[in-house]
Amino acid sequence: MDAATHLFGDKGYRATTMRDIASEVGVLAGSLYAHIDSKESLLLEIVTDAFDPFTRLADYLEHASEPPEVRLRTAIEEHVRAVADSRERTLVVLHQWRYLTGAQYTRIVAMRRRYEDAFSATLEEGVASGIFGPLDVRIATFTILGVLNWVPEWFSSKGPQTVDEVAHGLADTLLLGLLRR
Amino acid sequence: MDAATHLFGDKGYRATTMRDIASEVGVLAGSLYAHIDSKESLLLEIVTDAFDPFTRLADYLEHASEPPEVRLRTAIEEHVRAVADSRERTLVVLHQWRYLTGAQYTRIVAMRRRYEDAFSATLEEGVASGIFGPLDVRIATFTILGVLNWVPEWFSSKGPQTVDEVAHGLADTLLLGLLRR
DNA sequence: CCTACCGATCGGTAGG
DNA sequence: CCTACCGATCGGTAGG
Repeated sequence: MDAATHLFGDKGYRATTMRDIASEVGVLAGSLYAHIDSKESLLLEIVTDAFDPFTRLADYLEHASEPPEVRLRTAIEEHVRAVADSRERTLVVLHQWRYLTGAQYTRIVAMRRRYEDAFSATLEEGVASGIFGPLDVRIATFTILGVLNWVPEWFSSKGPQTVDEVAHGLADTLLLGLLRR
Repeated sequence: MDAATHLFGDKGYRATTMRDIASEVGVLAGSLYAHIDSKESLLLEIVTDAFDPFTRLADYLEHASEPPEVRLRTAIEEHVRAVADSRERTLVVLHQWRYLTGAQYTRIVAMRRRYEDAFSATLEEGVASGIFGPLDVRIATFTILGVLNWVPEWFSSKGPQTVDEVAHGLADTLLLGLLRR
């Protein structure tokens, strides 16, 4: 699982062969099939597991009692922490889920959609209460998701900023904007 | 080129076969090699062409005489228009360039880096002049790029908003923030 | 542009 | 977990 996560995230699902995975584990390709059913089932397991922290964040956005701006800031920061926890796992869940087929594909699409909707609902609430500026909720949702989904492409635990600095910095930039207040 | 752009953007470079491309063009796979040297040379040509509008935007950010907040807003809006002009071309340049090898890979990495640096330099200038709030330039740069690089994943010309509405909406959200001013 | 094909490599399996 | 292998498919080529 770890070897596959690393390779799928780094090279992509289609560019990773079972022989690549086996070589990283230290066995031959055929031996892997004593533990898994197929290459696709391996991808499914990784994507499903990797989605877990984000599903819990959607729950939080939908059910927590804090005001919308607090829930939004918390979710943004927690999302960053989840990415930092495993960059490669997040890269797989972001880009490789397309290679799932049939019902598994449909299920992941629904999970992604639900995550988006949790942000939209929170924004909607904050616009209604007047804490968020007049804004197009659809566009604002994709603004937030764009920022969050780009994090695994550039964040490194060896980078100049700590996870918390990045989490706060991104939340601040999104909530306050680039122009001076 | 068009068929390959569509397929590379949609399914990914590694999941697209020369037979897929040939079938969309209406010939057999072998016939393509009268026009191209290799699958990778096809990817290189698409990625290089697709980078062109963004290289011109980097030039603009670096050399235009307008104040930084105007250059930033213009670049954001023009970037959105370039994406809208061809979603699939942008998807290829965003995700498939990794499958280039050797000097071609290195060249694309440099072009991406230069685009990032143009935004960073503009932000730096605006922070120095006081028009942008106190912010971490590195984090703010990735905030902007994250928003822009997510656009091809969700924008559709058949969506509820026009290109201009999206371009203005994203620029507003980034510059002014989500919280009411 | 097609016919006919190539060597390599793929995901996966049978049997031990 | 390895040996030994499979059918399918890949990018690409020679010759017409």
